[in-house]
Amino acid sequence: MQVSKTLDYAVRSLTYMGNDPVLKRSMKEISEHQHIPLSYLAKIMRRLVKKGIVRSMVGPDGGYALRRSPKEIKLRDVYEAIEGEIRMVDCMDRDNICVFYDSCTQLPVWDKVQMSMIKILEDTTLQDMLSKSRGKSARPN
Amino acid sequence: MQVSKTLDYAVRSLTYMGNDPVLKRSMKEISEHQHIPLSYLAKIMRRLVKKGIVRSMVGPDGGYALRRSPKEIKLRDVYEAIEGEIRMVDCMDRDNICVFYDSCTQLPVWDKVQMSMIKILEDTTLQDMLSKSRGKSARPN
DNA sequence: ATATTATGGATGCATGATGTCCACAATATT
DNA sequence: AATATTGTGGACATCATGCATCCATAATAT
Ligand code: SF4
Ligand code: SF4
Repeated sequence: MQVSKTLDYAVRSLTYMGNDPVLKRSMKEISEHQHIPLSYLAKIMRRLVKKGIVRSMVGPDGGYALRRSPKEIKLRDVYEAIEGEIRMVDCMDRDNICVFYDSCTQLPVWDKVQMSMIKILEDTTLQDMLSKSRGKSARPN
Repeated sequence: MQVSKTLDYAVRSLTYMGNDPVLKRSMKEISEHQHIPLSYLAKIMRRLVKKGIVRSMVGPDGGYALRRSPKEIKLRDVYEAIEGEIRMVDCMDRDNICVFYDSCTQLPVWDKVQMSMIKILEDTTLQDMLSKSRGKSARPN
């Protein structure tokens, strides 16, 4: 129940790019500025490209750029590009069919948590995470 | 970002016990009825005992029983007994101090998610997860 | 032609979740 | 007192996966 390092990397990279959406940034640049292992960043960028969140140019002076404006990039998109579909429990897919599924009493609760999380990620855009607009909520209990 | 199998086991065990709070149930019983590996269940029960959620009696006809009424057992308690403190990202504890912490723009979002999750787990009691009262929410998108 | 940059795939590594074993302590029953 | 039952504590085994590295190749600007 934690944000993976990989997702953290992805968001970091995107906010970095989002701060100057017009610029093109190379992996090397992103890697250095955001302290992300270069060769691992490559993997991450690949997923963002595949999901149409960024576009890539290969060759000298190549690099990455946002494909849409920060305002149109939902955090949910990023999450799903990295982690796949948001799913709090995996009792429904593939061969993971639990015997208790039909009468399960905790599933509704996790669904509730999941929906609440989806709503937040759906309502949060990259724009909301750029350097300018900061600090709405404080650390909770 | 998923509910661990261990937590699932814990909740299952507790709801099983909660359905007849007056009864005492042995590990063997719980293990068989809830399809949980016996020796692993032992580990799980230990954490629940330590956190004062259940009490244990050793010896013949021994077993476990809820220490409080189902209505007084919050899902949050269970979660924390198993997983430790709820923490969406671990950039603040120990040596995990991220260089970007002070100017981090995504932290507020995860905080928001975390608070929302805490609220739900705090408001949900074991009582809410017993066989009788079921099915409030359906599977989301 | 050359240098640069991204791509794709294979592979390695470390950590943590999950699961097992066993010797021992507690206690109810006889 | 002897015995059977049940939980306890610790060590250990196994497995999956997140994280990371390497390298050969393709694309392309100069
Ligand atoms: S018990 Fe409920 S939540 Fe857990 S795996 Fe089975 S169906 Fe899913
Ligand atoms: S970037 Fe922000 S969220 Fe990610 S580790 Fe650093 S402080 Fe935490």
